[in-house]
Amino acid sequence: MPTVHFVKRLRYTEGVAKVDRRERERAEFREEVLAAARRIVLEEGFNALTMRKIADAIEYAPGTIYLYFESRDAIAFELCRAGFESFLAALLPVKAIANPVERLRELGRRYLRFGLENPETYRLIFMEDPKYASEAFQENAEADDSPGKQALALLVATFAELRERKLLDGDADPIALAETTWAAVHGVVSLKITFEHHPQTPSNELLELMTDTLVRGFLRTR
Amino acid sequence: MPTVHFVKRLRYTEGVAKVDRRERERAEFREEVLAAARRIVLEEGFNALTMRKIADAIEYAPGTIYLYFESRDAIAFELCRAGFESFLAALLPVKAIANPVERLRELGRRYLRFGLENPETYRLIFMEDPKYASEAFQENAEADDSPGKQALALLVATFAELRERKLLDGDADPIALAETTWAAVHGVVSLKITFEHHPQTPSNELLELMTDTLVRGFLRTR
DNA sequence: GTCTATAAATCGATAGAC
DNA sequence: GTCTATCGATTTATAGAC
Repeated sequence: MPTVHFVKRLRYTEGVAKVDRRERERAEFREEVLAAARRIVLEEGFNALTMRKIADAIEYAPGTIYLYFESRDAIAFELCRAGFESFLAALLPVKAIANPVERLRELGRRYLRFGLENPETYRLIFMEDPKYASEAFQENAEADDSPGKQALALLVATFAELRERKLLDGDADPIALAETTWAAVHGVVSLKITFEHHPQTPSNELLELMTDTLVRGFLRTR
Repeated sequence: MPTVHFVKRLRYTEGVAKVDRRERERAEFREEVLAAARRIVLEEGFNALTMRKIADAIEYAPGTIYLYFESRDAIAFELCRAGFESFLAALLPVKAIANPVERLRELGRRYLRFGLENPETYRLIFMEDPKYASEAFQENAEADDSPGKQALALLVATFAELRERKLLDGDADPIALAETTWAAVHGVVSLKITFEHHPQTPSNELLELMTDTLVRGFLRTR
């Protein structure tokens, strides 16, 4: 009886290990596909993302990808989902900054840096047809813990803190102020991603000028 | 001799009239194509713009369109060219406003209105792959009288005027200030076009808050 | 698990009948 | 000037051999 029990446990453990290895290899293949997909979107745009190009890039047959992803749409969705996650990860460190004004400035800088370093991801989640992005953003769900919503909440919380400390001029809604700031920084990033020669002002200079101007406009004291 | 001369003139006049009518009908057909193309871009996005869909919409055979447009690219380019023209036309009336600050505010309002009323055109010229747009914008040419460049010049001139009147705080470049403003308003418009539920603040409120904040930040006096 | 082969659809653009 | 018919290429996705 104890022996049988032992054998059973051993087999069970082996089974788990085997499943683990398979899932790991499966995850590795999926990551290879996604990495290739990101390169293609970066170099040729989203509508050039085809199963065949991915297959060529990872040196597999087109059909093989369908064993790991249900469809092209599923790959696009996963790019968005992972995109929002790394976007949030790029912004989160600002939580360590105590001064809300300085936190605001650093949020802008990190936002810009993420957009310029990951233009393909940025375009996918913030500029393209929101068919895939809005689902990954959980735009329609009431849950507010999606990475996208957490990133926005970071900005709203900073303005709420500014208001609590009576630093804001006027009585504007923190959400409206956060969305204004978001739109302003998004404008800088998205123009740079779309156009090669405009704006001609370097992005970081443009962002600093934007942030300085907004902060001067928002705050009670100059 | 005079008769011959008369006949010649008559024939010549007839010929011109006939050519005129043909060119008019040709222009009408082209406009029908472009109108259908705009509807398709609006409803299904730019990469859903196909010759077959246009042909279905105007109830002609696909091949017929090739008698009026060289290719699909030629249609896309013409959409951009006409887009920049109507964009400039939407902004030009602000020249009548003497007060540069008020002109700035009205520029923002007209920019926003154009974007929301012509989202397909706005997306095409300012958000999509600039393959067609940059040519229509004459981004690379030194000529500065393209509609797109004229629109940008309108904004730069306003900031130059503000600087001349010593109304600006600091010594920022009019071009940098203009590009900052452009980016800010573009952020409001493009976010609204891309997302359905974000920003949740109504566009016109968001724009007024943005403009108020920027103006407060730009100007020497509160 | 990966391959080859292919179905089924859709695309841009052209040829030729009328 | 418009049509039908079609070429040739490309796509997603699947079926079946190995």
